[in-house]
Amino acid sequence: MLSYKGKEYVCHLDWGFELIRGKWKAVILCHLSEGTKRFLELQRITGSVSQKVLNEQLKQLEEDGFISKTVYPEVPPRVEYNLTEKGNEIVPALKIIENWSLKHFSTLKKGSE
Amino acid sequence: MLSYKGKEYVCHLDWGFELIRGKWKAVILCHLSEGTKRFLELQRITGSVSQKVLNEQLKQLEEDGFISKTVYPEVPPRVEYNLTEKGNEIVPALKIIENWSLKHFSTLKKGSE
DNA sequence: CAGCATCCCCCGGGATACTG
DNA sequence: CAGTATCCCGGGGGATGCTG
Repeated sequence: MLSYKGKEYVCHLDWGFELIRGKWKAVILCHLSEGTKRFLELQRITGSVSQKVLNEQLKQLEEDGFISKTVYPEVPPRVEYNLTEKGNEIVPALKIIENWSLKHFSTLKKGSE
Repeated sequence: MLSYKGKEYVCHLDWGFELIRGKWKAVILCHLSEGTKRFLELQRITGSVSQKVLNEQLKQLEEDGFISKTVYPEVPPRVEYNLTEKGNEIVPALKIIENWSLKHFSTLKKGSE
């Protein structure tokens, strides 16, 4: 049994998975693995999620050490997001899921109609 | 843009990740990768989740082709769950996350206190 | 032992509007 | 352009009790 930020987890997988379970986190991480992205770019990628939601997801990813944030003191403001080393280490898992999806989407889609 | 079961997804990863985003799905899949498990065993593993919740997760995993269910017409009843081939293909991703967690838990835990 | 049926609560996620 | 502050809703997730 593990505890983290006041919550309990039955095993390490339970805990680690929780960190990236947010609706947009996997997608964000995956796209950041291709390089730096600005806030607005991420918003486009996620299909126009509201700023509030996107910021929540980004803040949590930052807190949990997956990404880093750079603020440039310019006008208009510019903010860039990058994967950290820790964040980068989890990308392979997402790539596997992505490939799995590419492979099985059409089959599952048909079966569900 | 993909659609599945009446919902929209921005990319394949978004869709595939959604299938395993349930609170207990990753843990279930991971443990099934070690072999057949009965309902009660899974319940123990997940730290006594209610039957309702566990059943929901299992039913969804079954619908989405990750696991198969075998009911033995005995008394008392016996039900066994197994990974399917599709399910097995996604396990490596979970193992990566698990290893990531093992590696980084203590560090992150400290940073959060 | 497995799995329904109920009832319920919380909060993740979303929509909108306002600032620097 | 990025990031607050509100308000709000749905449903995922949980607790409990009854059956074959």
